Amino acid sequence: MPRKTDKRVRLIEAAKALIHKQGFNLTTLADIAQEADVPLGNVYYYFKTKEAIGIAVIEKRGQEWTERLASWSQHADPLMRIMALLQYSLDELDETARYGCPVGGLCQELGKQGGPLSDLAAKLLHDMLKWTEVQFEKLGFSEKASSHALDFISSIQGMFLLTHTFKDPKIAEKQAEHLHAWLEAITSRKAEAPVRVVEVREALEVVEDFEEEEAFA
Amino acid sequence: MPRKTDKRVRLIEAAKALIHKQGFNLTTLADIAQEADVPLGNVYYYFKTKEAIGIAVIEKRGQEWTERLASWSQHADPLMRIMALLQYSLDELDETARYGCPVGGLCQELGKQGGPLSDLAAKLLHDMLKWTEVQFEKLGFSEKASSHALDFISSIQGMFLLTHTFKDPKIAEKQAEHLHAWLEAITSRKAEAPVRVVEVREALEVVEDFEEEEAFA
DNA sequence: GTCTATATACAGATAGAC
DNA sequence: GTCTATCTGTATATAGAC
Repeated sequence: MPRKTDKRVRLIEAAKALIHKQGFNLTTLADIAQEADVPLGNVYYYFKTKEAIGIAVIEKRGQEWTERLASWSQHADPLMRIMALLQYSLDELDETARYGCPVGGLCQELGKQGGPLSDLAAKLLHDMLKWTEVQFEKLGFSEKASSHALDFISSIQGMFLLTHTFKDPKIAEKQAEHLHAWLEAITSRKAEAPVRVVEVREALEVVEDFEEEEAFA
Repeated sequence: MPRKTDKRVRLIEAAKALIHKQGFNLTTLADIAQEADVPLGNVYYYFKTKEAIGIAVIEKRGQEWTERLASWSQHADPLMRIMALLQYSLDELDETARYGCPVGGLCQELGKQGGPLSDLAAKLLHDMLKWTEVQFEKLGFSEKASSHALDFISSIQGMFLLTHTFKDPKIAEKQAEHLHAWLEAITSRKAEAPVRVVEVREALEVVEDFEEEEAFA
């Protein structure tokens, strides 16, 4: 049963998909209206400007990522949470090979332009980065947590760029394996390093608080 | 003394800079004409279409990279060659923080659109990747050469994306340090691995042939 | 080879009937 | 709330004088 805001939702979904496929600047309001099966003129009842649609799309992606991250935060082991993010990056590989990372694409295209769209896109990556950093902290890394998070997110983005450029899903699979091995290496190396295994256990317990704070709303 | 092709060169340089700053789709022919100080109508004497300018710009970048790679190939030590590429990625960091990697940006934006522009942009990254692969081979890596090259180029691209997204040159500096350490680690680890140091010497000699083939034209 | 004026197309955005 | 018709600006591209 179509509610009052049904068309608004359809427009956002259509815009989200088209912007991923074509980029923001190349996607026209006519494209979006057609894809959402809404007359062009009616679009302006829901969004004053094209930029307003862009904002809504990025915020929608932000909301989806918040939910995703909260969902993965339910894993007891922070390493499994990070692995879940890595695993997720391999879902729908054919689409990412064709059109690139939806988030990375927005950051790249809109980052040049400045304005609210640029800032909102950056926030998407920022939230991912911070979440990953928290997981590394819970794994017992203190000073190195932010560094590892940067390595991880940066590697995933590089992986997506090459996968997209060469239209080759195998590149992502290969790089994901490397990242997987890297994660295992730095976490098992921990046992031999100054950090105690006991501290890892403590970190895993702290996890409970985190989940209550940030799990599904 | 301005030659016949002077305006053509100016147009390509103007387009190259503007496309880096604004992206291809957002850059208008009027922008390019103004920046090159050429009347708009006159642009079409040198380029039939906007796409033709795009092709010329990407080919120009390709040519510059060919020269750069050939120049670095003059280092006797393949590791130094790769380090030179890494070092280069830190030149003009303020610009890359503002506008991202010129090559990565083209691959991202044009990769979605298909056509000759997409293919030419991909070739830029492809050439870098292959050159890097050759250097790793000369370092004595055989099966792992392509894997290491992928890791390296992918990491640099990820580094650029985050640097650009967060407008923070320090991110590139930090990631470049990691990459530097990684390069040192995998190459010094070689001494203990099955690969012989003798083989490295042999590899270094093969270098001579390579230089003759691919040095400055 | 050069440049002004303009054609053509289509984008974002609005007016106003229903 | 919905939709048709349209305005306005601007981008690519062309015509044709010089």
